[in-house]
Amino acid sequence: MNTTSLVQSFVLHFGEMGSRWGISRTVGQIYALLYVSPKPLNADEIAETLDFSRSNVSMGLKELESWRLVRLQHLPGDRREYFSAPEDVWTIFRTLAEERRKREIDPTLTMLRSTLMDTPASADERYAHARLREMHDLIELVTTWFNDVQRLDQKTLAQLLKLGSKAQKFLALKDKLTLASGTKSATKR
Amino acid sequence: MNTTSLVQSFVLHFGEMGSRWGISRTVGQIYALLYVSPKPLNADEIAETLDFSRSNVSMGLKELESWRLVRLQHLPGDRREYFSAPEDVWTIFRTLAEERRKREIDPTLTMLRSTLMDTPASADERYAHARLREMHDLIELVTTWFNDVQRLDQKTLAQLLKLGSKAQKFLALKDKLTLASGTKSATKR
DNA sequence: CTATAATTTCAGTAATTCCTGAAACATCGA
DNA sequence: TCGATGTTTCAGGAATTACTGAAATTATAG
Repeated sequence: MNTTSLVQSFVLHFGEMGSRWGISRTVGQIYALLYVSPKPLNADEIAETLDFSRSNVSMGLKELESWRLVRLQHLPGDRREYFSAPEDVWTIFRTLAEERRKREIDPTLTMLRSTLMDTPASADERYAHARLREMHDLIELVTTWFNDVQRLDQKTLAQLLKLGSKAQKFLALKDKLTLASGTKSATKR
Repeated sequence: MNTTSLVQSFVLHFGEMGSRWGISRTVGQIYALLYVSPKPLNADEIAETLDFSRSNVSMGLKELESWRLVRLQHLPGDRREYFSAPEDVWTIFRTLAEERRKREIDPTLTMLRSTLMDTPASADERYAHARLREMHDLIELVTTWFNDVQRLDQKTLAQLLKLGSKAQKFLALKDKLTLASGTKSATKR
C-alpha cells in the first residue's frame, strides 16, 4: 500500500507525538493510518505501509483494542481480520477521555480516598491530610462533571462548548432567581 | 528528613503514576513531596528524603519549573534555593491543563492546519482531508472552550462544574428564547 | 481430520530513557 | 581575590521500553 504525502505527514506526526501521549511510535502511526483510511485495513497492509514487522503491528493493534480505539471486523470471503477507527470523532473523543480517566486519574482517586481514611498524627501530617483532601475534592468535582456532561448527545455537547464562558451569565441569572425565590429553595442542595 | 507513612504512600503513588503522566518517577515523587510539605524545601532535603542523587533532584526540579508547577524562593539568611508547590489547587489544575495543552495538543493543531492547506488529489486523499478537518474542528472547539472557561474565577468555575449536565436545561431555555425573539437575534453568532 | 493461512507469543536485541558521580560553573562573604 | 558553599552539566552505566524474527497457537476451508 502506498500513501500520499498528506497521509504521510499526518501518520509521522502521530508517531512523533506518541511518546507525549503515552503510546509508542508504532501505535501512534497505526492509529493515524486507520483514522484516515477510507476502508478497513488488515494487519499485513498496515505492516507493509508503515514498514513495521508483522508482530509489531499485531501488538500495536492489541493495544489500540485495549483503548477501544479500533474496531475489528471481517470482510466476506476473507479470513483476515480488518481494522478501522470509529467514524464519529465525538465518539473517539469520548472513548479517549474515558480511557485516560480510567488509567491516569481513577487509580489516584482510589489512593487518595484510602489514604484519607488515616487519621493524621503530627502537625505536618495534618497539613498533608488537608492537601490530599483538596486534591481529592477537585479531581472528584472535575471527573464527576465530565462523566455527567459526556452523556449528553453530540449536538447538545457541541452547543455547550460553543457557549463557553458565556454560561457564566446563566449562573448569575440562576443566582438571582434563587435569591428571589427566597427560603423555599435556599436549603436545597 | 523523615516522612510519615501517609506522605510516603502519596509520594510513592505519584512516582508510580509518573510514567502514565509523561514524567519520570523522580519528578513525580519530588512534586508529590513538595505538594504536601507545609514549608518550602531545598534540593538537599529533597534528595535526602527521597534518596535520589543531588543531580537527579536538580534535573527534576528543572523539569517541574518548565511545567511551572513549582515556585523558587529564598529564605532570609540562607543561600540555598527553596522550592514549593503553589497552595491553590485550582491554580495548579489550570497550570497543568495549560502546559499539557501546549505540549500535547498545540503541535497537533498546528500540523493539522498546515496539512489542511494542501489540496487533496485523489479520492483517498479527499477522504483523509475531510477526516483531518473533523479532527481539527473538534480539537479547536474543545481547546477554545477550555481557554475561555479557564479564565473564570475559581468560584464561578466551581459552580459551573457543579452544574454539570443540568446546563442542558439552560440551553433549552436559550433555544426557546432565541426562537421566541425571532429574526432579530437569529443571525447573531 | 488435515493442510494451510492468519495471528499471537516470546526470547533476544536494539533503542531510548533514567539516574549517578565527577567535574565545571556560579554565587557570595570575608 | 579567594575560599567555601551551592547548583548545573554531562559522560557513562543501569534500567526500561520498543521491536524483530522464529516458533507456537488458532482458525478455517476442503
